Amino acid sequence: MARYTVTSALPYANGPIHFGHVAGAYLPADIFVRTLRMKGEEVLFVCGTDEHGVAITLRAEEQGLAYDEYVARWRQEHLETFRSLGIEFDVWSGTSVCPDHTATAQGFFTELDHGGYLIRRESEQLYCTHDEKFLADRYVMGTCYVCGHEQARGDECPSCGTWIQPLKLGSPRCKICSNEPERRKTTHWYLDLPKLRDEYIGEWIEDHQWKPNVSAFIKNMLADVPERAITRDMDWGVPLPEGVEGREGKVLYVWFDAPIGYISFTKELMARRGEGPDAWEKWWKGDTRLVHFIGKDNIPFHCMVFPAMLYGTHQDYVLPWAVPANEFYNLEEGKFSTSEGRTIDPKTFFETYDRESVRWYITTTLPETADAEFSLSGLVTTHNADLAGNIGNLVSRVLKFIAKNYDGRVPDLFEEHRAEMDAEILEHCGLIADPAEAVLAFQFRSAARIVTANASVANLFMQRLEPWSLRKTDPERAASALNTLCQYLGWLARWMAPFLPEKAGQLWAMLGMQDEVTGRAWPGLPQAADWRFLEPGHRLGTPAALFPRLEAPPE
RNA sequence: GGCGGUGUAGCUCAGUCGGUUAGAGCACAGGCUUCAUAAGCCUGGUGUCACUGGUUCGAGUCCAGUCACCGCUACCA
Repeated sequence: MARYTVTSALPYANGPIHFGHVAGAYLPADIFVRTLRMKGEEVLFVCGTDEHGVAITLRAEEQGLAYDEYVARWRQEHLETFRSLGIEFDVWSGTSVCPDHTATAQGFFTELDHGGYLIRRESEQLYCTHDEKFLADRYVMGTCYVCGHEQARGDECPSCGTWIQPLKLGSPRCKICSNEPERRKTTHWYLDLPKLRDEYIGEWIEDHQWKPNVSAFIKNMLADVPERAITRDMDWGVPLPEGVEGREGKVLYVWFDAPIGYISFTKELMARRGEGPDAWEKWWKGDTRLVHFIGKDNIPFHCMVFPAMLYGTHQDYVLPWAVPANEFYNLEEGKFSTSEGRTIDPKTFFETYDRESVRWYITTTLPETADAEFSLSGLVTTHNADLAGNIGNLVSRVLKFIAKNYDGRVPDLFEEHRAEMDAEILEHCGLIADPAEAVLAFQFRSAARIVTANASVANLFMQRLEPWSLRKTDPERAASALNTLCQYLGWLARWMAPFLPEKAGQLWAMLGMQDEVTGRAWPGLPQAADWRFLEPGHRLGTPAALFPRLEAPPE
């Protein structure tokens, strides 16, 4: 038994979730968690929205909404998207509403400060007297000092690609009101990442086993670690702790407070469960395995910055045990992009396509080692090949045959056939593997292939035994063969459960089982000695097409 | 500009420590079967492993360079 705290990257409450996000951080995490649960491990699955930051305030203002209303809308919409995919977190919260978040985030600030990891520094920034705020780079426009382009943004010139320092822009303007901003001095706190690296985190990163795609990325990063500002001049966010000099008008920078949400959401859940004020600690301290599911854009934060924060508090937090970062998932030759409208809206999408098919297709194409691609035609062919042709048809051919000829009851197993039937299906019809082993190694594509390969074993068994012929020539052998197939379908349903929870449940019910398949223990590999669990004569459910075939998509 | 990734069969992709005739699924073709969802089973691959050069007994794999595509890039001077 081990204990796992599993997190999925907090989605930013500023736009819809698309399949790229789902493939990167949410679906694999859900499969991982479901597998661990069936294996009897203690698991907590944490997620919620990241709700602070200037991008949110500006979008909210554009739409004439209060900040809290605006983020609440996305918080709800994201949750519905996840539900529509069968992705189920233990806790779903948001950084602006979680009752424990402010204190937890402020605690990090205070503890890091006590540890000597914060640097206080004064700098000059552009301040808009009209809007009464300091302007983020992206909200300053002006003339590029390199090429003279007049519409240069405060972070980058769209004409020549130069990185812009906003203080150097010619005739700067505020993007909101077009007035000219003035220079003002302001004080910010910086996280001393070089110190944290040299003290411990650098060594920890070097020694840690990372996925290959993660490893390449962070090794280079270590050489040139910056001090990072962790505060900003604005009012939407976590205020600095009481008693900090110069805290007025400043909040924690959104990247700093967001990952702390994993911890504050844990606290919120434990409080809701009434488990006492320290119950959250077992998920963040001691021998818990912390697993962060993220897209590759989040690697620096989750492999270096957040671990450095956890360490720097000296509160005995565990550091990540694994960060199975995925690459990017593209939609038919172009990035999933909200701004360009290249997006599939899950709400309408699921009116046409079954969510389980989508889960399956995404799993079989996850960007585990390299960027990967989602296509409608791929979804349809994968559905028809793996789910309809292989698994669904297997269930159908076995259960309909039994419904028609055996009164819908598990046929008898004749003892003289037992050893032969066991050997035939468990050894001679192909290799049976345990998909959980691949899941625990974060190889989800491979795990899905194992499930279909295991189903193929039963298709081959049926082909070789030909119960439709045996029924006339040797009815007892036919019964034994079909009994064997029923047992095997029971294993298949459990193997399917983490990937296809709903369909696995339907198959489970077709086998006449009354309980939830997801509540069953993980089956592992069937052993001839004791793998048969259905009694002869057991009443089966009503067979139906688990995965109806799909027509090819238009064009 | 910096950093990272990708380039392998018609398509989507595997390929661990460099090691025999480079693999899988899909698609396609032929055959078998008829319980089943036009499903199942069997058989079928002469790929410049992007290009050039190098290291090596041996390179898809390691090194250098070139080309193409993609991603990230901090309010840090």
